Amino acid sequence: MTSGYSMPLFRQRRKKELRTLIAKTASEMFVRHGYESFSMRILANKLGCSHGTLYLYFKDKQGLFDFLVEDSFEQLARALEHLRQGGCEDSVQMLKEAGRIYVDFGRGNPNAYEFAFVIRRAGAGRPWKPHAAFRFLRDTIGRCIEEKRFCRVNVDTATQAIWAAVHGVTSLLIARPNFPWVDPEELIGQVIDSAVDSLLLVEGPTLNHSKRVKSALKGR
Amino acid sequence: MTSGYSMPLFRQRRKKELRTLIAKTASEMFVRHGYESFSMRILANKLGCSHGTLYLYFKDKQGLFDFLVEDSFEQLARALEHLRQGGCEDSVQMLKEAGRIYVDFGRGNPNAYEFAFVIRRAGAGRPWKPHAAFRFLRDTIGRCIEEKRFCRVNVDTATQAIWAAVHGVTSLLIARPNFPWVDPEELIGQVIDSAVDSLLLVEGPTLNHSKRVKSALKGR
Amino acid sequence: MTSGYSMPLFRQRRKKELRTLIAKTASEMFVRHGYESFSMRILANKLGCSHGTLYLYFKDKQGLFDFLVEDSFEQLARALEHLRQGGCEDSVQMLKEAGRIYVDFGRGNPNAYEFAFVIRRAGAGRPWKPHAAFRFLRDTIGRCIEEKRFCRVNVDTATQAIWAAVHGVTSLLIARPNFPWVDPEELIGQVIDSAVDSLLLVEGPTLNHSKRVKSALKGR
Amino acid sequence: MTSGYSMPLFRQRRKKELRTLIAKTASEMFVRHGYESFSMRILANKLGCSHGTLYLYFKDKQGLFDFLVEDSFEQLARALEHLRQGGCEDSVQMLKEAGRIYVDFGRGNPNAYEFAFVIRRAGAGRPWKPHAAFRFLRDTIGRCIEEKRFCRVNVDTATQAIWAAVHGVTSLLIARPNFPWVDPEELIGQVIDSAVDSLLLVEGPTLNHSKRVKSALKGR
DNA sequence: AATGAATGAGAGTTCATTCAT
DNA sequence: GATGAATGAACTCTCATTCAT
Repeated sequence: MTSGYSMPLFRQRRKKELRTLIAKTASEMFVRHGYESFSMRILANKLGCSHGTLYLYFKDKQGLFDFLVEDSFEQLARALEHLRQGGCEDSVQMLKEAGRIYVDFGRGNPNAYEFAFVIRRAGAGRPWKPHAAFRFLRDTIGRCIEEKRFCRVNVDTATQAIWAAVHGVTSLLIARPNFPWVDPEELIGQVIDSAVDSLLLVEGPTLNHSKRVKSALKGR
Repeated sequence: MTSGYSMPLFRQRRKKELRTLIAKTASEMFVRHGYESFSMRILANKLGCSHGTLYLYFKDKQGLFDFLVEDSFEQLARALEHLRQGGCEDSVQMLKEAGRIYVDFGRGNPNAYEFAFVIRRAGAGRPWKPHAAFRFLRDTIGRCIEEKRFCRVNVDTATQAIWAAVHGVTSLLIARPNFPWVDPEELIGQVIDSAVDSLLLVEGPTLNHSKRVKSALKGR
Repeated sequence: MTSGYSMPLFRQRRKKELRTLIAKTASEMFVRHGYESFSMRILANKLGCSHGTLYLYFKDKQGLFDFLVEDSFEQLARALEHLRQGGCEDSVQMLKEAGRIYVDFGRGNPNAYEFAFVIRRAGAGRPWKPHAAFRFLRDTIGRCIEEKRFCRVNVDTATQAIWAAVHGVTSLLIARPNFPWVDPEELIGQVIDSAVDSLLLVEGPTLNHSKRVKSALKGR
Repeated sequence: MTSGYSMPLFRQRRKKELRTLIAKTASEMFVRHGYESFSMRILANKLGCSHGTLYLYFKDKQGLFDFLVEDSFEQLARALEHLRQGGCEDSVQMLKEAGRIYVDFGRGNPNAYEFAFVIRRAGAGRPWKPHAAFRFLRDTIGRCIEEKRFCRVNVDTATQAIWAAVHGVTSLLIARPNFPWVDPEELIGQVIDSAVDSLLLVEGPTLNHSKRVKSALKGR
């Protein structure tokens, strides 16, 4: 081995790196096989370390899983934070772009996405903790209502409905890449426009489909 | 059997009944715990019979599961067929009701639903099953377009967009049952209405949310 | 079914036939899979009857097996009885011909042969009951000794040694038909001649190899 | 392992010892009960460890068995090699001793022996393993012929005939341990002597039965 | 920090056998 | 005579986790 002696600092870095490596590998396996079929032994095997070692980095299987879910949400939140700071002034347009970012995030990080929204845990699961990404969406919709852009609709209903629609197209594109989809961009635009425009007050649909934006996430 | 005799009728009924009972109980457990965590032994325990007995009725765990999936899809197909023959004259309304039935199906058969639409499988997986449901959806949308109820939109784009939205609410309700959802019925209505109404020609949204219908599935 | 009603007598015949059918099929399966891997269920399945039915014809698995062993010995004994009544006068020659018949029996009835001499039962097995075939061999060798054709050798040692050699060629030809054997007839002749001739008194080998006889068994 | 470290030496020894202990105990059980009736649980019980533990040392039951077979054949090869290098100058005597070693091997490793020579396998089975032993036999017989010790006989016929005889006594002793055998050593001597001596040129049988040799296999 | 031996629970499955019908 | 439903023991194997080293 090239490492030789290691100073405490270096060790810490190694530790963090190893933790990250474990998480990344575990993530792929969880997504591929589901929670139950995921095996600590096999993970350790794939990593080339003892399965005992994993317990130095994560409390147990459940703890590892929980971390991954949490981490996924944070990734998404960071992506949306970019948007918020991008200073888009039209709140409806911002909402649509948030939808785009959401979909892009999912397609670009299918594992994280599935962790956050798709994978079902056997037990009842832990109670829902509203996450940054979700709060962002809700806030934006709230603004649309306040600004009288949307018809009077319950903000939670609207939020969840838009989320559901956007989630639908995201997850299907991830899960069934071989389906004979129409052009995905067009499809995504259609789903977002439908979900958002149907809430608009009076003036009817904003005819222009939401423009494609070069998402900041892509580089991930 | 070489005898040519068939089992006494009452025997057949007994056997069928037991099979049904097993299937029903198993279905609940599959839904609650997921495929992997489902246990033949526990099922037998719950049924009050030996676990060996289960293998008299179903080849194995996978066979039991397969039967349930098969059965579920038949129910979905039947429910949609029922709708088609129900003589609902308004094709838009029919579309919305089909969406309802679809969501109900997914929520009532989450495992089957996940198998069909959610799970990313490593291998090729079994062939794309729910042709019937999907074709029904496309046909109905086609009618809406023909009847000039919908704006001129590509039928495939519309189909996939509506499917995506409906799938989104279905899968989220399944995967995140602990999320603090607003009233699911209202949410479902909102999603369907948004997806469908946004395609309507001229007159704007049909303001009345799609009414809850006593779905044929419910009686299951 | 063509059978319609059946008179008692016919029934009895049916019973015997069925018993024979079961035995024959079981024989093949025992030989192919070994005692432990043989399954009453699978046998019943192959026969197209219930596994419960088998217990009407044989006490249990062990009983079925025992019957087959017994039956195999009887078949062999019957074949040798032919020889004894054939009235061959030279006892050494008779011994060699008995060897031939033995090998022919094994090759012509590999299942019965394996039952009798090859298949190992898990437990200690039942104590050996000297069978007709074996007694015949011993008697013939005894005659050879009495007639001073053989050197003074323990009759049991001689019997078992000859038996072992003849069994060796028989079982190998059965078990490894694809081995690049020299001409089997020649090989068999060599083995028998070696085993027998080496016991001969003084005059050296009887140079003529034992002639091939068209065994009565072949037609079985 | 990525560490590049190897287990402490004493660890390796412990592990190897335990593996050996498991193998030895398993071997006895395989011999006594046969492959099918052998039980991992019972083995663990007998060893005083959890049955899960066994899987740390051997992949599974089949793997454990395979190891034993492999190991057995290596022993046979080693024993024959030992004989070859032992500088036994009389090739006929060497042939007889090889026969002894072969029989001892079979009796000491009945499962391996049966797998190699007895079991009729449905599928192709594993490739013909004991080349070494068979080649040794053929070579030695070849030498006997070259040295004019044997009468002019086809080397393959002689090889196969001797092999058949030796196999016969081996397999019978294995398969029918409860038969009222004469002293097995005497029997084995008789079979080998008959098979070999009958090929000798001119001078007649080498009257002395092949002496028992303390076989290298015995120490196992 | 890292190992890997050990555990023991628990899974799915097959089996021979019994027995009411 | 025949069935086939039911049992319960036994099997192999995998798993998450602990802990001495």
